[in-house]
Amino acid sequence: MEPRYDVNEVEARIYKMWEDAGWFDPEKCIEKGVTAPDAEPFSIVLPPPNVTGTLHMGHAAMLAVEDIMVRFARMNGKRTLWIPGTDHAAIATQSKVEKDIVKAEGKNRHDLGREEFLKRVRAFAQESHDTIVRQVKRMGASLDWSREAYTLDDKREVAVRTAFKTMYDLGLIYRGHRVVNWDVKGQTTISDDEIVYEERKTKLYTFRYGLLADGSKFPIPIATTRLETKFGDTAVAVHPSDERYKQYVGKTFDVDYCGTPITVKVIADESVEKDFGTGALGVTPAHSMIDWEIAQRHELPFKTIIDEFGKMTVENPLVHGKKTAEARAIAADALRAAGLIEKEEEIMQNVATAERTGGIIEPLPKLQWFIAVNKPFGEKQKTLKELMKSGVTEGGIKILPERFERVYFNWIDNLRDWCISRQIWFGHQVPVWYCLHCQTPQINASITNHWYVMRHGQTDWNKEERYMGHREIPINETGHAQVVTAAEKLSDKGIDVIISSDLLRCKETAEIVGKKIGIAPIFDERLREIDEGAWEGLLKSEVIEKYPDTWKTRTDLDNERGGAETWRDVSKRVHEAFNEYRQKYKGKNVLLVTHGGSIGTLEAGLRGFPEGKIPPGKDHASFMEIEIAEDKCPQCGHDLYEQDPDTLDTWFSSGLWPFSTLGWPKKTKDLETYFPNSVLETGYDIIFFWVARMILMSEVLMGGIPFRRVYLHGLVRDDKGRKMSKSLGNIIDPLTMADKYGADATRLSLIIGSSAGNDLKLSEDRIRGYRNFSTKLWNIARFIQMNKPEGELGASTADGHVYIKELNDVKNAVTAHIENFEFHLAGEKLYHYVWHRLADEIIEQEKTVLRDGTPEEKAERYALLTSLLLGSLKMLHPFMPFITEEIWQIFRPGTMLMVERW
RNA sequence: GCGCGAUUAGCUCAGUGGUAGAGCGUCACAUUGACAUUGUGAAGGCCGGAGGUCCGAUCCCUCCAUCGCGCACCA
Repeated sequence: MEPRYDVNEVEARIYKMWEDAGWFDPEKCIEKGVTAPDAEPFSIVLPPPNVTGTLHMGHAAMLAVEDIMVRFARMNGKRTLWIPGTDHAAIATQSKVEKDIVKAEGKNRHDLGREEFLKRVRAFAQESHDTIVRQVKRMGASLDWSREAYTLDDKREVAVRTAFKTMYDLGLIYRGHRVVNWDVKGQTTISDDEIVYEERKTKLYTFRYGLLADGSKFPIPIATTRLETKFGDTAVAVHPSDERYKQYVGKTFDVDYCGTPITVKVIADESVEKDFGTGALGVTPAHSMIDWEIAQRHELPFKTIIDEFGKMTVENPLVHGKKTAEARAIAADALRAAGLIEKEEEIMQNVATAERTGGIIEPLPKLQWFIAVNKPFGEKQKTLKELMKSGVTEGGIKILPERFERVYFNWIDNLRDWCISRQIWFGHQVPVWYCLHCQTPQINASITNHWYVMRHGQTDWNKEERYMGHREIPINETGHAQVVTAAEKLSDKGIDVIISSDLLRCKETAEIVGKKIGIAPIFDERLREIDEGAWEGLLKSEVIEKYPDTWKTRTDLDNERGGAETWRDVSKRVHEAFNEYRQKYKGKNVLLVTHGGSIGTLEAGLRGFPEGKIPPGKDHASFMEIEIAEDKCPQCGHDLYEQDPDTLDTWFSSGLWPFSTLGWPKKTKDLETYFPNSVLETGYDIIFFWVARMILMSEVLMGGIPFRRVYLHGLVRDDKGRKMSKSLGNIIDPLTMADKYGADATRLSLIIGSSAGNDLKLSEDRIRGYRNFSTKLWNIARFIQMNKPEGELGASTADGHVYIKELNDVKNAVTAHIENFEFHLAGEKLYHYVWHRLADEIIEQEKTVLRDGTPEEKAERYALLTSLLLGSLKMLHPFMPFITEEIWQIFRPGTMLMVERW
């Protein structure tokens, strides 16, 4: 044996050896006779690391714990499956990549466009994935890579769509107009759990509305921190038993708020606290979750006065278009001037901010997709909340440590409907298609082919704002560049046919795209722009001057415009062409290149707009996508659709993980064998995000629990108990540690001294300590090896020896500890036994015999010590897989410790 | 406001109804030994505070303090 244990050489070699042997795959183990075909299954899924970067110590701790369970199960003859995977982590990944791009190129995602931006995100995710996989292997995790999954791969896409459809059909997923958490900075909705509250100082104002009738004051003073939202008040709520205000309950008042007339009804609601503020609450249903709920109970109207950008939309000259903070100050001044403010006090307030972007959360009413958690469904007529609870109370899920069951129940009690749609680009697109004509949603529409309707590139006349009908104007340099960019985007759409207007600007556009994708365009004069007649070539200003009357009504269908053609004429020929080609190229992907006006009339018709209404104009070289479905819309009989542009909350797909990784919705052998999972091991910080959602999804889609046991580990902190973070500079990188001290030592440092649900303080010193243990173990083996007698060995007489009995006691204790999820105790016990008993005492004591004994005595002691060593290696293997396997290879070549029986 | 966790040696943490243990650190001695370091030994703790239950409490109960965390509220 080498005098020195070379960590890096050994660990790389050994992992490859395991992988090549195929024993990470339980089916191969059965094939090779290592596992009995009817053995009890043990299954666990890896909590998929986000593809946002690299592995950290938390991951390493998770891998260590899970690998112990998995290796222990495997060595105990169980049919053991541990599935690896990664998580696309929608918002997290998207914002990480966008931040990087902004920093490097000064562009945001809108500058790049959806397609190009997604391409970048995917490239980043791929790179990140590769790194993570390498790192996971470096830690020695015995995962079955043949079953690797990704929350955004094709198989999981099928799972997501099936889940969505099933839940929609059950009435659990609905589209609703409700107040959501709107992240102004990130421009998306987020769920309640993605909010972090920041404590800030703010002013609590007590004010009164002015009565509209006589300018006197509203009888009830109201306290608020958000004066700017009071434009949206539709009620004042007081506690039902509040004597002060009882006389007003049920009455409606027309009042003035900073110059805006509003109507408020005084209502009584239990949720109002008599002792807070004035005991009266101005109800702003559109901009507060709580107020929205009150409004629902009392059937109050709501008035939206803030938009997606956090700006005021209320028609009040003082604040219109202003940001909320500004509007608040303005309202305060106005009220003060009117003598309507009664009190101003400084208070501490929790401000809702978005976890990922740090932006302020503005509650806004929006049309979004939700999962109903309080709606009874299915045969049992139970709600999701009830099922999530019963999974733990009766369903057999045990959470360790137990105290987290309480935390879990508490969370369920406070759970609101889960908003699952996000306005970001990276993720599973909502599998809903809206009928272009009547907007009726269809889930998982079977789309057969696509049409892309594209506008030509810019011409000089466009630039000069000159009316351009049938005149042959070429596209200019800008237009050319626009078309080239568009052609790039269109090149991977599988376009079969290109049809274009025969006017030069479209012709050129179609030819550039056609060249890029290798298709010769077809030209059709019916797709031309409107014939502008007398308007042709005139500047917009000239038309306004010369034809003021027709210009005013220029979008009317029957407006004569330049005297040549009306929009009704255009609409007729464009639709005629469209319908004809639809028949002719059934099932083909078609690109239609045409003009702004033609697109407008076509789109207005397809969308079933009322006469005169026109869709917003399209940019040069931009294209709209129309999807054609196999089934006609049940509502209106049309078959043109467009998909919901939103994506799903990343936790929707991770919620399916325990069964989507096993092949669901297909009825696979894996699903049958390995579901429900034996254990779910993860950090306690994602019990709500993930654990709860997996239980939810499984209860609905699998009709039962997703796993039997939940083991929650703590957070890894630095030696002072702080979170590890880049800004603190206290990150201990698991890979650096593995290279320096070995993955084995790193693993052990994460196991010993940490128990379920408790945070672990880690320092490099600790890891070094366990490296010393590795060295010790190596030298124990080396010493025994050095004392190997010459020639044939006699039969071992070790059995029954007091040392062996002692080893068995250790084994029993260690086994019990592992079975009870007390990995730290097992590890400590082994550490102590190997170093302080085996090395310090037993070996020391036998040294004299090994030096001075008869050959028989020497052989006997050698056999005894070898038994002790190999027994220790087995027990240590789940904790320190590399070094134990390496030593085993020296003593028992041709066999593999990884699949030895425990 | 509700709830949870922690408080044990200088540091990091185990632990048990019968008046305490590990690792690291410190000190002394030994050792070129199988040991890129190891061995032997030592010092060091009224087990956060106050009550209670018990023959006996670090452990069980109650209250308090400090630190940390979660949830809710936040007009």
